[in-house]
Amino acid sequence: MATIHEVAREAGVSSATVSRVLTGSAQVRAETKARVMAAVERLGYRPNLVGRNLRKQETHMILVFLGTIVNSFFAKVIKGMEDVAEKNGYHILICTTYGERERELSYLGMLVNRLVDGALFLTTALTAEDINRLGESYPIVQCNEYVEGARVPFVSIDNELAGYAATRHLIQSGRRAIVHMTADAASSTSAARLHGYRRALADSGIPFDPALVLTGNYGYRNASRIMSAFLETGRQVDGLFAVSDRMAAGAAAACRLAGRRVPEDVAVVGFDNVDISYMVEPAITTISQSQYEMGATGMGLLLDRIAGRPVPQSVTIPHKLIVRQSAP
Amino acid sequence: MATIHEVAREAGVSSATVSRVLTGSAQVRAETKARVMAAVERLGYRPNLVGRNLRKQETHMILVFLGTIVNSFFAKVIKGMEDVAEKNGYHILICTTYGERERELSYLGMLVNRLVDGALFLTTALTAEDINRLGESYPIVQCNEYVEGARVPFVSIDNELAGYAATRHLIQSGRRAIVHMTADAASSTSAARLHGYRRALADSGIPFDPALVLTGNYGYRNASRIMSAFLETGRQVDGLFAVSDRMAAGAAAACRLAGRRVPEDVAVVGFDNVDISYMVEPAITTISQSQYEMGATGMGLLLDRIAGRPVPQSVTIPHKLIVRQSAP
DNA sequence: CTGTTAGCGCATTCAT
DNA sequence: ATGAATGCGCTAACAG
Repeated sequence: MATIHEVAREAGVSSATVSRVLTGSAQVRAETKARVMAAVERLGYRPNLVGRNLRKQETHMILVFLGTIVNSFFAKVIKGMEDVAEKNGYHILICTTYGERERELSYLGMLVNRLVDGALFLTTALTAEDINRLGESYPIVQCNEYVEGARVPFVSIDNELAGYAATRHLIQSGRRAIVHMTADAASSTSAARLHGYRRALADSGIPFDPALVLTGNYGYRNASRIMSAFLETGRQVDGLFAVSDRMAAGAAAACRLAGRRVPEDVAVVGFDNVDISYMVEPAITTISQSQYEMGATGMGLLLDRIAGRPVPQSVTIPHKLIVRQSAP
Repeated sequence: MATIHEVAREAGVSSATVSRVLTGSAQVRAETKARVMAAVERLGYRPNLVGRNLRKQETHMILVFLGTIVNSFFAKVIKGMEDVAEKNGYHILICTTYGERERELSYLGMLVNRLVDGALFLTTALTAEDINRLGESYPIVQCNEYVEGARVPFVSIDNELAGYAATRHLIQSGRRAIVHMTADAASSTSAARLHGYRRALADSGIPFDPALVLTGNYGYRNASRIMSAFLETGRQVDGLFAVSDRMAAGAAAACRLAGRRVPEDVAVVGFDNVDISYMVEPAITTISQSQYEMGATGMGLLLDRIAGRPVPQSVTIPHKLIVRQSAP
């Protein structure tokens, strides 16, 4: 592998001149430049970015923390991140953490060890303390989820309002006994959606019944099992709002299995508008977020932070209700 | 940020000694080691891996090329890769290429520029020529998909045999007019499955009808549209084998929309055993691959190659038929 | 416009 | 067992 010095020798110039030609960091006479380029070509030279990174004390790489690839919700978020990163000469590096704090800390070593210039959290098992400690020394931004008490910028939709809208939609179609399927109490998004659910009930004079709040883990099968168990208790239910489309789909399947028609007997609203929401029968009414925009905005905040530009504490992006057959 | 020299000064030793303690590359007196560790602790020292990488001419990072995160099939493959990588002190870096050759070439710069030690392709838009040129200079392994004519190691299931098994299953339940939904003719997996389909037909004396081979793009909606169009032609069909579960689900939905019962009128077999295969109604009979094993094996091959150990040209891993309601 | 010099942070000779 | 010196490949500061 050729080095910059070999190119310099081949072109009859100094390595500094080669560097100037390649980075465009200074004016070089056209004729010299041509000689250098010819030498680069002849030797098939490619700069060693590790050397450059060491010298410049930056890597132009961004670490993205993802819980798991299974969730297609994040695909578009990441696309948004990538596009913005790319446009600014950065590459992203996705790491999957499976919700394990240890794994996250291991990958964070890359930040601490200067292998990446910043980190973007989509989900995290870190505590606010962890994040604040790191956030003081390194550029960090949270996307979608957000850890209570963490003082690093974040971008998300207004989950409380979205939860309100979802519940309100059910109420307006005449539902009164509305089950809420939530997940992980530590999740900021779930917590906010639950608040929205409660506020919508309150606004319509429907008393809140804790027994109607079912807690699962975002998964299809899990939701299905939980809903079946709930139905067996014989409790009243004519509506359901779940914090994920997978849960909504699982719960709807459980309803049908128990002989309840969807949406006639139980109307179902999900969240995220992922592909399964229209692949199941009936298609799921859901809340759509602009995932691309969320990712793009998050990356924008991070790059601003890296460049030392001022960054807002949080950015809220829009969402909307998508009405399908499961809750017309 | 403390450097190794500051630690050395703090501990009253040379930087070489600090390096020895930290890397364990040579014996150091216990007492000296303790002094160094104490200094590391006091200063909160973390080695700059960029410096180390430059010095050692390796980064212990592996680039994984993924078409898109949307496909949950790859989630477990990647988990397998990660576990093996981690066990050997490597990190993986996932990049999404969206099937764009330009994007791939851009990311391959990281390989050429020594930012990563090797690359693992899950899908690629590169030509065999591209791959062979790179494969001569850099460690590359293909996983799942494989480019015809590429002389780099690859790991996959026996797709021809799997296609045969899927089709055979339909034939054994009495189906004779079996549609095959395939995708991307350039895909090695699709091509092999088509071969398996044809061989199964031949073995049962069913003539091959090119009109029964429908080409889509792996997607649900696309498959649904294609199948609807096919049904409108009024052609006979009592079985369907698709190269992805999403296509199978989409085609099944189209059948029901057209008043055909699944599996009574049309039995459906998919491929990959991804989550949607059991989330739709009826659940899809499919071919299951050990994705984890595929990823783990692929990473194993790559690390062997990097370490200069001998590597087989290809590894075939097992698959099996999962029978569900769509084709009992 | 170009060359010389220096140093990013580290691991590895070669001495001792 | 330890220190001094060297260089991985590159860019930036300073001369000229």
